[in-house]
Amino acid sequence: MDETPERLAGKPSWLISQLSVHVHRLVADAFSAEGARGYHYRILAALDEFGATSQIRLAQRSNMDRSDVVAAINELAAHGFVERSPDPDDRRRNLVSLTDAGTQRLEELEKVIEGVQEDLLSPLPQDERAALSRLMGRLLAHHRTR
Amino acid sequence: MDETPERLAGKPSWLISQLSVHVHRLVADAFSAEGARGYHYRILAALDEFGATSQIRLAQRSNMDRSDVVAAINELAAHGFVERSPDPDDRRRNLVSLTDAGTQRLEELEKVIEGVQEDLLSPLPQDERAALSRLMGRLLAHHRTR
DNA sequence: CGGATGTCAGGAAAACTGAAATCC
DNA sequence: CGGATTTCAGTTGTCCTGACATCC
Repeated sequence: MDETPERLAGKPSWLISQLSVHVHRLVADAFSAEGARGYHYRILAALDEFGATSQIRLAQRSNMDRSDVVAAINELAAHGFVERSPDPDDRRRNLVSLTDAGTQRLEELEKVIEGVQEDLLSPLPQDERAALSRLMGRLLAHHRTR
Repeated sequence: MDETPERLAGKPSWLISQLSVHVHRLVADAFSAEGARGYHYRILAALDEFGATSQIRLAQRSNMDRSDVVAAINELAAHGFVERSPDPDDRRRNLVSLTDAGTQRLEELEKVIEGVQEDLLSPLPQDERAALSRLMGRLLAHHRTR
């Protein structure tokens, strides 16, 4: 396997984009082995964390496009993981809620994610994993609130 | 804008995948404003760092699929940024080399990347940027050499 | 022959755009 | 009316698979 170019290795943007290729591979493989996609996990996690809500709020919370939420909800609803019901307070909206089967599905997918995390972070000791999480969390918090 | 879920915030895999969404957006926007794609940058950077080589080695070095290298090289060659010539030692191979225009193009794209990096890392002070780079570099080094 | 290389066709998932329909 | 929400149709760039022809 080829080395990482020295001149590029010091550039965090390059590192992140290279790392994200690996992360994408690990996550996509793990999810597809479960018959799932990243969009499914993101929606289930957002529903579990924030509770039932409209699709547009769901899109914001899961960092997805509205139109992609539609398709993902269709797939999740076909498996009985979520339910779509009209919002009595605003008939433009659908209230999307997590079913018991959906909660169980989320637990499965979280195990998948934790497996990927373990594999990904295996070269780092615990304290450095925590440091990495903290730094990334700060970046994410900064760039999400805009 | 919505908050990051507490229960998920401590999971590095979730952080990385969320961060990579932002990184992907920043990089894709910046490149497309220059009429370029990530594949172009990766190939030019690999050529500049390692020198002229075959397409299959180029694929390994830029972490791409060899079939995607074909299309990207076609596009780069159409703009005169790279040249394809038959390898005299092995007629199966093409030797791909960087032209002067390609070197100049790479410099433009590196400025783009540095702008993205600056934007991305703006919430962190210098010492923490270095710490983040070091941690990610170790992860990348571990996962590339497999 | 097996194996490596380049090329082509195409699929899957993610991210996005534009427009229509419906309701506030 | 303008604006918000859902839905649909379609595009782009990335990553990947399978197949084929050519050459070592």
